[in-house]
Amino acid sequence: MQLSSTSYALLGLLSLRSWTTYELTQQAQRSLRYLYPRAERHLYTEAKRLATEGLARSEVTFTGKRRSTTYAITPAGRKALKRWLHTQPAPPVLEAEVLLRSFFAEFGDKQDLLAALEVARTQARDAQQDLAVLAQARLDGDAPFPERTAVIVLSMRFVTDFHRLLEEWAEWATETVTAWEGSDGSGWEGIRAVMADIAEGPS
Amino acid sequence: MQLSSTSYALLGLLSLRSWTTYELTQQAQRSLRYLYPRAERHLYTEAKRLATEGLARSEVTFTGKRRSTTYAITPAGRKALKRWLHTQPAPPVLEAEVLLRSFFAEFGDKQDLLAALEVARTQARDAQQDLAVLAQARLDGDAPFPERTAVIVLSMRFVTDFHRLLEEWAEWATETVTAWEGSDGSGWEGIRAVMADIAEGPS
DNA sequence: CAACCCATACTGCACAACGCAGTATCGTGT
DNA sequence: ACACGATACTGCGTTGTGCAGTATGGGTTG
Repeated sequence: MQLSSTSYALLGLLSLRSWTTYELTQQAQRSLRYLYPRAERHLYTEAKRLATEGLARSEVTFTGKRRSTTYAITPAGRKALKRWLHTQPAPPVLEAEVLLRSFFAEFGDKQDLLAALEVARTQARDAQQDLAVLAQARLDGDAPFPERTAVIVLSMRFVTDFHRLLEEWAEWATETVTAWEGSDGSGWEGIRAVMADIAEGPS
Repeated sequence: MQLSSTSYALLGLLSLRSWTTYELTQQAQRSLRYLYPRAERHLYTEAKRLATEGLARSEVTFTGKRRSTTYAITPAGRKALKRWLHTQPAPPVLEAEVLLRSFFAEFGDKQDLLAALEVARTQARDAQQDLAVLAQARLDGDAPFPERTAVIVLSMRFVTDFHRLLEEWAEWATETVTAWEGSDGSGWEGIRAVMADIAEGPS
């Protein structure tokens, strides 16, 4: 049976330590949200599968009457993760409603587009704020797995820059759209210049 | 019945002109791939739904014995799109296997990570190349809907910068990881500096 | 000390979306 | 005459989401 990348994300977390499914979902939310988001619901299902595949052992415990399942990785699980890390990554997927709305902006009002850009800017700032809190905790030594800092900094760098880019883009787009006033053909030079820059391709 | 953002993406394309489902999938592939990717299969299903909801009219034609369905937007469809453009955009979704692999790099070999980064860099360059071709066609006046250039440049700017960022990040990460040689604590200053930068948050 | 609320710990269900394989026809070039 | 790529889909199994529902545990507050 074929595993998905989500399975390997869970195996990665289980490589760090054992977790209850609930903890696993919290942790995925905290640390993987910005680079590989998955719904809580799905992780419950996926964790079960790791167990049936023998890549994790599950153990049911009780707090009074309340059941909870703890998962621990098996040697087979570690091997599977290692094999996966040896394969090639799928291309990144970006899905941005704000870009879709920009793309079809002409079919709505200018105000709608400006409002959407403002929301996107706020979303980008909020994300940066979240990431800043995580980074600060790590600097303060308050984060779990402090020895992982050198590894974690790689993905943190990218996702932070991604949200900075979004914010800057939203600001630029807002200015550009605001300047659209009047269809007098002014601003055409600016548009051509941007297109020309894109048309240059990778250096 | 509730429509998804995918429905509105199709309504957007149908606002431009009528298309057969096949053309619709080609066009989505060409122009929406980098900002709102959807599988061909799904678009066939989704287009049918627009018709049953009265947002598009479908017309079956024949080329000899081969059937094909052409969709045209209805006034109700235009209204629905406009209403959607008036609502707030969902936050962007980023899903990057290469970041997941970076995040769990310690459980594989350093070589695996460097190989993944190299793949990511190539993917990013290929995307830039694709986008450059599209932009050049527009500059040359070879692109359909030349009047849409001012709108299209908004999303093109972002996706291009996104892939440039990915490429630059992959290069930076490669250097960083290469310098990991020996766990002598050197390079710690660099890591702290990056974390401190992230911890500053939005300006 | 009861009432309340939030955290913990899940499950069921409907639906969205993907990926792959399969089917068939049309048009063009060799 | 045949091959091959473009056109034009459909079926099916699986992945993944979102929301609602169902409990219990533990801590705070009136």
